[in-house]
Amino acid sequence: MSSRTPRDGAPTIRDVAARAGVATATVSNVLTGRRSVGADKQRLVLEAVAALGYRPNHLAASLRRQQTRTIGIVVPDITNPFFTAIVRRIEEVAGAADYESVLVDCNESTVREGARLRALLARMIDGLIVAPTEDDLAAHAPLLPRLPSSVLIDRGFGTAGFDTVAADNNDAAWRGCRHLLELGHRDIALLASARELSNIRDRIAGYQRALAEAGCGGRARVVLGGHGVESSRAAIEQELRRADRPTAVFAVTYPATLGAVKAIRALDLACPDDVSLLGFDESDWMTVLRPYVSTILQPSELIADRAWQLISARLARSAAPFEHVRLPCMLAVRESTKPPPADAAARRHARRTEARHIKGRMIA
Amino acid sequence: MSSRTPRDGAPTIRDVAARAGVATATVSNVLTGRRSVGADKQRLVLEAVAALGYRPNHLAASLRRQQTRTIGIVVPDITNPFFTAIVRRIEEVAGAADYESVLVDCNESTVREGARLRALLARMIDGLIVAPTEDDLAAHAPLLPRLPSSVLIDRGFGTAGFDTVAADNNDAAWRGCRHLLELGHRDIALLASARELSNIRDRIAGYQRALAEAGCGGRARVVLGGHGVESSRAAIEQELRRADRPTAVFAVTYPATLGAVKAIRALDLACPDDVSLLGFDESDWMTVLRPYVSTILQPSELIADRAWQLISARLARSAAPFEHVRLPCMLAVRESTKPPPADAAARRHARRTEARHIKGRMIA
DNA sequence: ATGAAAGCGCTAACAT
DNA sequence: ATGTTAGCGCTTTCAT
Repeated sequence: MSSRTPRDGAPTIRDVAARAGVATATVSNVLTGRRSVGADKQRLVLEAVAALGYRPNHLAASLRRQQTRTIGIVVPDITNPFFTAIVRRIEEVAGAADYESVLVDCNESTVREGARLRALLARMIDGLIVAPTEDDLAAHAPLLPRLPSSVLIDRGFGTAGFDTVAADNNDAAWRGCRHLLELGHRDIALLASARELSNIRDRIAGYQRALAEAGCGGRARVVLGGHGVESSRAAIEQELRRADRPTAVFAVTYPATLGAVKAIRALDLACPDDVSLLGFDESDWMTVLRPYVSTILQPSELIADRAWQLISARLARSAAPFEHVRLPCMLAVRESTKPPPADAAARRHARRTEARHIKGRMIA
Repeated sequence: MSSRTPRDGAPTIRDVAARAGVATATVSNVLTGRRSVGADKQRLVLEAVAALGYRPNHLAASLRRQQTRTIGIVVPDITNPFFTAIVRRIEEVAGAADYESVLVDCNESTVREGARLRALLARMIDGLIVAPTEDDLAAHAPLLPRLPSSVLIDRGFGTAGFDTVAADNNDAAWRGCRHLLELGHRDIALLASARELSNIRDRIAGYQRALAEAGCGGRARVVLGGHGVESSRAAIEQELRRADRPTAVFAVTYPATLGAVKAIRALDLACPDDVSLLGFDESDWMTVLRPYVSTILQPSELIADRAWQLISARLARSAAPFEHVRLPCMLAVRESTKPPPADAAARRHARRTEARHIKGRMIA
């Protein structure tokens, strides 16, 4: 039953036409509704379709019309709930407009991204929504001139020749950092993935801006942990092992957030008593974590909606100038961000002074 | 740059043939390597391809050859790491065999599944790996006769006319339940999704079998929480609110596991002191949960490998009898399963006896 | 309103 | 080894 060639012996439009006693064009017109057909023939065609169980071959139609009514959605990591949310939403709205979407997961590998992008293009998709693994699309240079209408999301913000949509990362990081500063933190480590991504650069910049405004410009501590949970954990764990460890960690990606939680657990630090944690993005699991992790929420639905809106316009052959859309994030203050344990530097200073004191006395 | 019709003005095989001064067939033969071509022409063709930046149109080739070298992977919930792991693995091994895979997420909706399945079929995929939303494929009856070679994973085990691959769910649940029984639990609630799925039915059966073998056949408590985290939470929370609440919860799906954790948290029960928890599948977040959740691990990689292996054979036109493959799970005992607080029933009984005693004395 | 026929870009069968 | 040609199943002129 299932070891058959695909569509083997499946009826074609000619079979339908023959059975209905009409021309293939008429069948096509009935089915697509592009031209009006007499009620009688209409009925005949529909009957034949039903009798034969005819299903149009979308491949053939696509080849003829030079469009597939399909968009590609390319994300670097399907495991990241931020991307999952976006993908689900795009599929929903695209589906409502009768566009099929094919999802491609690159596993944060630019090589894989290139390979799957090529496969996508060879299949003649009409549009592309992509969160590129790298900001700079140079790695895919040979593909670029053949790319269909594309919008870049999350990463590569502002790239010329594309509509781009992203969270307002600079502002989000600024607000996150402000929140920690207002709680009294001065030693705030930023755990990010890699400086090469525009979204990460923006987050770093927002963090530094907040620090500078608070007169702590020199105290920025940017820790780069890569895209993985484990590499992030290792990076921040090292930072937390230092004598002058930060009193707060601001993890600015989803895997970094989990990595930071792991590091704090591994070192058996109390959160938020020993160290505060502010994360980025959200997992359902956070709600059962104690403390419930404070985090930055990106407007994933809005990003998806806007991305579809833009691609949709291009599919309709709009020649409007390229847009670059920033959408605001939300800061969700929960339980993992509290004032620092008492100013750590002051405490160290006090201890040192006391030591000198004792020493002095002993000498005296 | 990006507002162009897909492949607009892209060179075709005829352009290449013209430029190289050869026949289109020769170009095709050079590129596909299906027939040998003289070294000179070969060079000419390759040069023309490079000069023009020619990329074959896979759509046209697919139409002509009546095969797309594409398989569909259909899963009910891309958010579930069990499926994510399978998808990633299949894409990897299929890619190695030069098959593209298109991923479809149904969000546990049979309607959506039908719609996207139809879209997939119209695009003439060569094979299908599907974890169906419903065990009984009757909902898709009209599609069935036109399905390409398909293998069912996770659900619909043993369905005639398909190769099927699944974890040994009965055994897994049996072992999980045994583990709890050995710890001394007698009141074990099973939190499952829905009885309509073969995998769930198997898990329920395994649980009941273990109970029966331990002479507790009458104490089975099966709680159905649906596919969502919230619905699962609500269902098990109600059970945990009862005076005779279970001393252990065995959640047998991924969302049920999270739901159970949530319920335990919500009721402020201590785990494993008040109630033990055994889960199914795994999330990276579990490692940072206290207690670290004991769980059943499905062999997702093996399932993926086996599924590809089977579909791969069918693609090669094997007519071997359909196989039904069960793969063993692993029980990972961590921190959330401990002996019960002291036998609850005994305690209740003791209290009641004492009360009667007092009462009696007062009367006396 | 309907039919006949050309052709989307490729591959395979048939020539040579 | 290479060229010629006939389609794959549709849509879309161009007739009528």
